[in-house]
Amino acid sequence: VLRAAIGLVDEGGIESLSMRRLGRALGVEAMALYNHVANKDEILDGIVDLVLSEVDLNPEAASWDEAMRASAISAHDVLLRHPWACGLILSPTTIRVIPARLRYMESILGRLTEAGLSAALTYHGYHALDSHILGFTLWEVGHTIDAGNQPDFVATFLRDLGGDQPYLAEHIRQHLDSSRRDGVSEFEFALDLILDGLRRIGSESPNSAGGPPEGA
Amino acid sequence: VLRAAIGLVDEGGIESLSMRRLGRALGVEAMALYNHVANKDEILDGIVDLVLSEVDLNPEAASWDEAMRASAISAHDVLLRHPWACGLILSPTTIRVIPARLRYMESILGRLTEAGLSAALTYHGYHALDSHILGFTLWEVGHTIDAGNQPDFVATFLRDLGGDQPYLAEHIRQHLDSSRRDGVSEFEFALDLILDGLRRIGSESPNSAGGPPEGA
DNA sequence: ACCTGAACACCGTTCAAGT
DNA sequence: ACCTGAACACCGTTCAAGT
Repeated sequence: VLRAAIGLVDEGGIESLSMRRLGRALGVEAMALYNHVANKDEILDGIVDLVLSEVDLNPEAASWDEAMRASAISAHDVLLRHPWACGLILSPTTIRVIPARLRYMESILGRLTEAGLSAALTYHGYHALDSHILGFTLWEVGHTIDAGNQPDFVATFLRDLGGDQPYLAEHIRQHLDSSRRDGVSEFEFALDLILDGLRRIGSESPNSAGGPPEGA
Repeated sequence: VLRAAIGLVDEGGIESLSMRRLGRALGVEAMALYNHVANKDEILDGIVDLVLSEVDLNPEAASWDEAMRASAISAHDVLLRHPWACGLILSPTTIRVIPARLRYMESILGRLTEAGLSAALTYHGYHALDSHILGFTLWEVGHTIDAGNQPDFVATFLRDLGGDQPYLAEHIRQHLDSSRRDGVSEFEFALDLILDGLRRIGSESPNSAGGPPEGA
């Protein structure tokens, strides 16, 4: 049922998902879908739920931060495999209550708390981690141009920049020269910045992250 | 011309911007807009450009990281004032070339480079900062419910969580108890994590951030 | 129980026709 | 130079009607 929708969206992008088109892909007359599903939003919720279920929430790891790192990378991988998912999760039009998303939030919060971080540090750490996983990945998806696919676009873009944005032009050239990468992806760099910071604050002064209520 | 569009979107959300409605708001018959603008995408680009122009790119500050912090907070403020803007910037459907966005990217890159950070650290630091500013803010916009406006939604949601997600329920309660905040916003917490990390790596080993090509 | 056709209220966009 | 009406190819959704 929903698998067809995922297939359609995976190859055509999110804007190619319409009830009529989905119906055609299933060999059925489009309005027949309303017998199996309440409305289009329910389909969107469903495919996001399915995708998020692919994330490995309980990787084997020696410490809480290594486990956090592994599950964050797993989530990042999954979201890159379905580039439309981030946008759907973060799209501010509706608040979606998606089971797999709740399990995922709970997993992060639980790991931070059980690691012995203070309530304040858990509170802020959760925001930093979750927003990085979803936000960075969406950023990445939006800024990644298949350079091999349209090299002239990049070339003319670089020329248009002219001398006005020399630093930006240089940055783009660094992206193009991706042969010399050493495996530390952009995603993991900022992730480690966050994890390092949490570890440091947590060990230095376990109850002074500043900010939110102490909670329970 | 575009100001009308911003006004419309600011109060009705992005989905209330249609050529027909925008025409009506201007007392004109909708297709007349095509005399002043190529298509709807040009309108979207235009309003994003106008909004991003409000960001203060050159705040007075004693050091590069304080300047970075100030302009990031300025951007965050602007984006919260126009909650639809983040989604438009990060929406992966089209790559938008928006002058104010280019100036903004250039500003971050320039500041990092001129601070003496290595090419590698600038490269990664830029990704971390830009994705945090846009990604976190979009995350924030999507997850912020006007608790005062619909307290029952939160209440029933908390009940539905039941015992399955105790940590998540606790986290939401912390959000509701916002009276004891001390001014360190969620946005600034992760921002400082990133800036602290960049400062530390930059001073410890100025040329070993690991990763990207050394560039120029 | 499941599907279909016709219909409604919307979209973005084009284009010949008006002033 | 600017606007309009009619039209085209789409949307999501409803509902009476079919099997």
